Amino acid sequence: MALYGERGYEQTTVAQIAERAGLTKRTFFRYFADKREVLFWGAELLERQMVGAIEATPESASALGMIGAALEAAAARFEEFREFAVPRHRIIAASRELQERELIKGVSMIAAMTSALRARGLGDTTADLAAHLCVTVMQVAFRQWVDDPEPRAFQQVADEVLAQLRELACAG
Amino acid sequence: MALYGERGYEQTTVAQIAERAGLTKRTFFRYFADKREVLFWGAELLERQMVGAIEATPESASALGMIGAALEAAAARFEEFREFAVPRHRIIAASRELQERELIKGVSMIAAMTSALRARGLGDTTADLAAHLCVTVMQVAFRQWVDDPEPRAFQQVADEVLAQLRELACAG
DNA sequence: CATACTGATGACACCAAGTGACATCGGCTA
DNA sequence: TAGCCGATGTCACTTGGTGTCATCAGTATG
Repeated sequence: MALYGERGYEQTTVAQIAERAGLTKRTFFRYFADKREVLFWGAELLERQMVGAIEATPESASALGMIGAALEAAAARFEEFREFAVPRHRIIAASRELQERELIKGVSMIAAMTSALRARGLGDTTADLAAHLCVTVMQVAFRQWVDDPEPRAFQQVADEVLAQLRELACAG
Repeated sequence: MALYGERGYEQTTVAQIAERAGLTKRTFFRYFADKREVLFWGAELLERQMVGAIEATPESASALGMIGAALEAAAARFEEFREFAVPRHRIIAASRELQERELIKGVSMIAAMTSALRARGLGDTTADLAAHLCVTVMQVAFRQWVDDPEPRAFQQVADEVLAQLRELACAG
């Protein structure tokens, strides 16, 4: 991440990364499937925590309640790694290739949450939509959270975004 | 697309594509930024049509109304190219790399629609969310439409998905 | 008609991302 | 001590992608 920050993602070569780490290019590719993957280490963890939050929700919870629980889990993780998440986000935002990778991590999360939501009794389409909504709120809120000049709690931003989404969808 | 269909995306080399087209690898890369881009020719057109549909909407339209108009435009285009869209979708679904490219086209659409929606007076966050919602409905409906054993109108599928989304978001 | 210009293509060399195959080396166990 | 095993290095190779220059056809201009 240091190198990506210094020279930009596209300008840094895997050989340079390997060198700074005291390793070989070949070894790098044994740990990471490709050049981008370095920046997405903890991604499955976030996914698992959000899924876990859905599963841990009380029986009586509504679809929106489960989404809220998943967002709380995400908030906890983002706050925990705030100092790490912000520069990482800047690097990703500067490279189309990295954005692509981030997006596909998003669909992986959607798939995982969809299946968790179905297991909780939601219909196929409803589960899919709920998972999409959750990720949408997370992404929109995340961008606002990162760009916000004075720091706010992610949870609060996400709550506001979710409220606006409901207002939008329920109008008319 | 023929070659991608025959041997799969990863297995076909740009040299082979160029050869079948009677051209050179170099010439291929003068027309397409990279190997994936061949499959995403008309993408900006769909984007422009959806944006245009938003702009062409009556002054009195609600946010949901504008989303609906954009989805109608998408429906028209999908129906027009149904025979083309389905095998193309299968190819993309089989390759992670191609899915990544498709996803980033989606965020491009979101950005364009967001700005169109803001121009129509929506607030920043609301516009962003509405654009996200529109693309979500489009994607979910598209997958159902493609996978549906007996063919239905895309418009109908999209309407149902949108209705379910509203039901989901407005509950409680 | 000759010349010069231009846009599209080919030819070629080159870099960087990955991958496969094999060698090496260190620690651990029988 | 001998043998095994997992992690790493070495090297060669394929492929995506780019920069540079040559070529060539068509066209405008004198």
